Amino acid sequence: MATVSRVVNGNPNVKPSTRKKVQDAIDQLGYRPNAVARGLASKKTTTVGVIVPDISNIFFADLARGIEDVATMYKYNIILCNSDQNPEKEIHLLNTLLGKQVDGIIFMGGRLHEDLVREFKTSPVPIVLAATLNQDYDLPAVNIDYESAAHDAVKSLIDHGHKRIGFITGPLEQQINGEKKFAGYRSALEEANLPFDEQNVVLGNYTYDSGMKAMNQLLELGADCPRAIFAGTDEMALGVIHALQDAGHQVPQDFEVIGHDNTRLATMIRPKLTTVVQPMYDIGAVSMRLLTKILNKEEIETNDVTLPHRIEERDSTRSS
Amino acid sequence: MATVSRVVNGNPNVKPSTRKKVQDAIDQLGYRPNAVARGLASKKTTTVGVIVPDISNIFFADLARGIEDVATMYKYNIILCNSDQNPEKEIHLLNTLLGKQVDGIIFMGGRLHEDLVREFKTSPVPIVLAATLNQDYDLPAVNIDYESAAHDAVKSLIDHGHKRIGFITGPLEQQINGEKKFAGYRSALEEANLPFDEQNVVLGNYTYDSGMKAMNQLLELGADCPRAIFAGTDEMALGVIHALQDAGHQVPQDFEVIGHDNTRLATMIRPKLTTVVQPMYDIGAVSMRLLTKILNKEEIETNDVTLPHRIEERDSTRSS
DNA sequence: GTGAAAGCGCTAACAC
DNA sequence: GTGTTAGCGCTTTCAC
Repeated sequence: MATVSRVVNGNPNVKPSTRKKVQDAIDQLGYRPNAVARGLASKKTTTVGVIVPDISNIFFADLARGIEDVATMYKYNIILCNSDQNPEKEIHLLNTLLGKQVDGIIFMGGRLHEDLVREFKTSPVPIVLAATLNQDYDLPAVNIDYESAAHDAVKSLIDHGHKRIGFITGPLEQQINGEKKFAGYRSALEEANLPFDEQNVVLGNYTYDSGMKAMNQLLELGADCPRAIFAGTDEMALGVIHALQDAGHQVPQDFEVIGHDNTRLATMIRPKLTTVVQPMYDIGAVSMRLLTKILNKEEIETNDVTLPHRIEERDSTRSS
Repeated sequence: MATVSRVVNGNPNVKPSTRKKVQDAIDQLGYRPNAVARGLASKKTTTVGVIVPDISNIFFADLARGIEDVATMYKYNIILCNSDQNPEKEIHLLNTLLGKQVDGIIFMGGRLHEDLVREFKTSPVPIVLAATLNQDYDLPAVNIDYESAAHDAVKSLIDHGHKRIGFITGPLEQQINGEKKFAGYRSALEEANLPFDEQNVVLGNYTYDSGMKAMNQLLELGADCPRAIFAGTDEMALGVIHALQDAGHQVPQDFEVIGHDNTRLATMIRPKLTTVVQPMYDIGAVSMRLLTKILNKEEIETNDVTLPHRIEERDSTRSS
């Protein structure tokens, strides 16, 4: 019994000859270790929970792939849950994952409700946030610098001579929009001594349709309509471009637009979309790697890692 | 001990007053049942495995969402694995899932290698195939009728007066392309007494770029180039349309194109894409529902369900 | 209606 | 190097 356990687990304290005998028996009988029993005895399940708003969203799907790839690399499996950003569901999922004795959790979400943070703090297993802001709480997390990314995007538009910059963003309650990206937008304007005008910022909900709608709203400003648009996601940026084209405008000649995320969509439109690249796959991969480090009690430089971003210039902006 | 188990599991054989006492204690202590121990004792984990080629592919992400939603409905969790269609990896994943004592498995893949089928046949838990062809093996599966879908698409093009129809497809080794869609393509031609011409079918690999490339190859046929294209996936269809537009052609005036799947991409292009709708989300949902039926030993009409398809007419084809 | 006890298939001391 | 043993935290008979 114990010896079998040893060979199954690669414990070196087994004589090669017995190891071989055991291995042969295993092969012959088609024996397959029961991971549940193993989990009960060892208190490790080699399974981690992943909570994601919506896996059918291309953005999170990419992230999930990054997570899964490094999970596989470290012999973990993933229990994948969709939260739809619903706070109760988030808490419920967290609890069922903990009940299933996952070794750790990776969480993605728009807004960290404080009840959730409380649960996170008392979790018996480590939790890392992926592409999810952390604010004052000191939870492990991996992100890019959204404020600086937005700043860069807006600045590049300003550098092209624009005085009015449209900003089409997701819900402002989400810190990433309401604080980070918005702050980057404003600071770029300030830096260039440009006035902030509320009518230039329009809310969307991340979707293509909301991007179109937002652009059409901007278009109603007539002569005051900004001729340069920063959209909070690529998908909204596509909507913006099509709204513009449908109205008979040329991109980038009449209007410039810049997106955010660099999803695969960015190259599937004409003109191809200039966009801020947020490395989703990498964020997922790094999050999972960070989690494995915590689980293995490896040395960790910092709990809060910031990945680099950059702007990928394509054809929806005029070349600098 | 046993009584606690009874109240946790909602067993009716408990006096209401004791039930309440137990419940109070549970709440007070923050007791959370250990699903691993429960799984070991009951031989049920309320977890199902999902093997998917690549979750970052919009197509599978949608399917996965359908699966997860009905899984949640029936109180199951999902262990999600990416196979990259690699036969060894598929077998390996199957085995680790079985080791983790999942209650069932949902499998998606392009080609069912016979080693895999053998493993499926001897699996201790039920396996259902989602959007994955079954051929002679009699495994539970849910699909649409790909042959008839392709037939309908090509026929609609023929009805618009085209004599030469381009077919841009994924790898022919995959039964869905090489047998089903291809057969539909040919039968539609035959039905209209149109000759089959090998040069009109071009292979892609499902991606946007491969769609562009395939269309450019077709364009080299010059006067012989088909003016109506059926693309095996929406993403390739987008590539086709852009290749056409880049070459100065008008869609649908000069060329008509029709896609397959009706992913969200279809409405994110100008002209909007006419496409065969394959209800990915539904296929996922129905697969999972089928699995729950098997697990609950419910009455099942048929193991091999075929969901309906239809053509969504948009602007990349001329209106009939 | 409730408790006692066996046992699910492993791991982890601990002896030898 | 290998075997023995005691759990891991539950469910499930089986008595009472």
